[in-house]
Amino acid sequence: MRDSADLKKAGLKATLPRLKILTILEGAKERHMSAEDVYKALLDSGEEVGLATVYRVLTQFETAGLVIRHNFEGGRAVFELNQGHHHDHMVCVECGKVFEFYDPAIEARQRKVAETNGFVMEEHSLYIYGTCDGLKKSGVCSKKTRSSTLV
Amino acid sequence: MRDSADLKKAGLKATLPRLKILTILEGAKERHMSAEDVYKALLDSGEEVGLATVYRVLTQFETAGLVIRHNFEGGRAVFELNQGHHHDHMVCVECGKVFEFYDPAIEARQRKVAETNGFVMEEHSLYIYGTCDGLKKSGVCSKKTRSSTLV
DNA sequence: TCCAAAATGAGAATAGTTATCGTTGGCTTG
DNA sequence: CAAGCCAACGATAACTATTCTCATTTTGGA
Ligand SMILES: [Mn+2]
Ligand SMILES: [Mn+2]
Ligand SMILES: [Zn+2]
Ligand SMILES: [Zn+2]
Repeated sequence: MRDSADLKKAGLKATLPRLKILTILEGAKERHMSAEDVYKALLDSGEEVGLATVYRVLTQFETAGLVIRHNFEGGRAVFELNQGHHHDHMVCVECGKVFEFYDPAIEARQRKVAETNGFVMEEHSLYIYGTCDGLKKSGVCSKKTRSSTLV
Repeated sequence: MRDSADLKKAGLKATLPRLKILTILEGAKERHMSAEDVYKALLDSGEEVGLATVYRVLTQFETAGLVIRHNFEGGRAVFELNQGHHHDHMVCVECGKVFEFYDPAIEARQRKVAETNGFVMEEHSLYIYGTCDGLKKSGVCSKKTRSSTLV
């Protein structure tokens, strides 16, 4: 549970909008949310926060290491709370659900490839696009929200 | 060398703009070009092609499998001719140079991860961000254009 | 050569995001 | 706890990348 102490620690004033956005990110059913998603969730919960503030704060949170930004194909960024452990993503192009995974072998090979080429890796993004098991089983992806599965 | 025959094969009329864009992509020093890059290259070589046409044609080429589109971080798409063999990318965040690599072990593990989760993979994107050896050696990335190195 | 259909190019429109700037409010000081 | 400074906010303008619209031009085939 994040609170104003986490914001202070990150060098950010504990303002109402920031706390509200943090609360949304923590309580969301979908872990990976666009700025628009966060904004709508705020509206739905009766909070008054400007869209510009949502964008501004999400970027500040990213800089502070509180959230991670992803650029899945489609041209809109999504954000998720930094859970402290890196993971990669599979995105269903049919229903949009996002699955998480971590593969030590892939991580190791990436470091190897970078090293071999004299490249100093800072970060990486690995996105697998395809269709989830809901599609395979029943012909349509289930709407049931199983947004995150860390294997 | 691509020509009108390749366009016909792809179900596209061999129009002048399409041929010119193909020529630019083939002759470019940088293999990975944004739509704007292609547009400017056309202007530089004295060709009159509208920016809208560049975007339209690049998308058509992508659909036809003639080019591959990448979404590196930064919010602008880049394109490269489809060379027939898949590869992934390392992008230097300092000088912007793009390096290519292919790692069978990573490819295999990706398929494994997808399969294990009942996910039918259609495509994937793996981008490694960091600084290239030019920076490490001399303090600055060399401007020498070594845009592609398939390891 | 002639024509219908497809493609082009100029510019308007759109989506996502960032910048501007006057107002508000968190937080330290006295 | 009042005062005041400065960071943060919110409305909206601006921006960037990309797509759409539509009148005009080309292409490829008859
Ligand atoms: Mn995630
Ligand atoms: Mn490439
Ligand atoms: Zn699905
Ligand atoms: Zn570099």
